[in-house]
Amino acid sequence: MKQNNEIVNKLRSSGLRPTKQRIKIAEFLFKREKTFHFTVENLNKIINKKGNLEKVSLATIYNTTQAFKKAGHLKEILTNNNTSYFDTNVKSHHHFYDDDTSVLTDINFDEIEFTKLPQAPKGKIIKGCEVIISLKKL
Amino acid sequence: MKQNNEIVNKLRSSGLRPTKQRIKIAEFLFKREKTFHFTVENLNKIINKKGNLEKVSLATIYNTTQAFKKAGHLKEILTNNNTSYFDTNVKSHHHFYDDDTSVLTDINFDEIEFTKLPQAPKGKIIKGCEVIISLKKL
DNA sequence: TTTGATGCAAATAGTTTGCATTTCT
DNA sequence: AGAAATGCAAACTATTTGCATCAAA
Repeated sequence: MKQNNEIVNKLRSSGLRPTKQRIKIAEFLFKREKTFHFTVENLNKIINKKGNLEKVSLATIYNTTQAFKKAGHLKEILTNNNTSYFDTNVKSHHHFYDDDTSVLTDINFDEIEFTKLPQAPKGKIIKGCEVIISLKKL
Repeated sequence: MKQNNEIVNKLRSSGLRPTKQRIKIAEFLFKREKTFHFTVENLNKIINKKGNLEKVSLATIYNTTQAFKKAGHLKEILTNNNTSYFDTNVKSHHHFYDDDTSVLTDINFDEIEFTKLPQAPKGKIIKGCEVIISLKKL
């Protein structure tokens, strides 16, 4: 296990053993300034790109995204195609979804403001509130 | 083809041939007061329930929901599981999504109000704007 | 009679699972 | 050593497709 303290600590502090594969994926996902949207297939292609020694199996990529999601390091995005999209920006925010290209874009939290929201049904509390603005070409 | 004028006209006026199967599905979906949320699997089970003569093939149920969606008679709902949900309420409205049970509930359009929304990126127009409020148990 | 819709089965896409092996602690 | 993670392939679920048959215009 390579000693990449920032990443290793992030994993450890969320109860995830810092394995070679998780470190590799976490480095790719979290060492960036801009937020990143991806599907498992995207991530797999990038992590296992041609000429890359040390491949990571697809099952592990699925396991890892799920583990990162549960640990709160990734957010799953709602769409209407049957593929899971993830977002490295876990802060509360919203999205544009381009119906023509299936591309997601962030909308900053403060670019949308509500003046009225309904109450949660009894026995439930509101966990999150997400706006998706779907786009089509002009 | 049975002469059910209301349904037949609805199909015809949206360019859909009123076939036996489409009429059967449309009657089930659209002759109701309350809005209805479903997956293709749900719909298939109901349309082809045991003891039902005149089964409709699953492929046709897929084709028909797609056709109804394109014709604007159904709306596809955003979720984070890999199954398409449809809604017979095509008016602009929002949803509660219960993370524990995967159950969707309508939120009336006027129960949510925005004071601020972003502009569409250039070359695009806003097609829709949907709010999903996710719930968890208290 | 021609165009579009249906039905079946096979194909595909995304995801999950079982289990033997390997790695971390 | 013991617990957890990995990798592979097989299984599974949702959806799509090809194509022959059939129904609507």
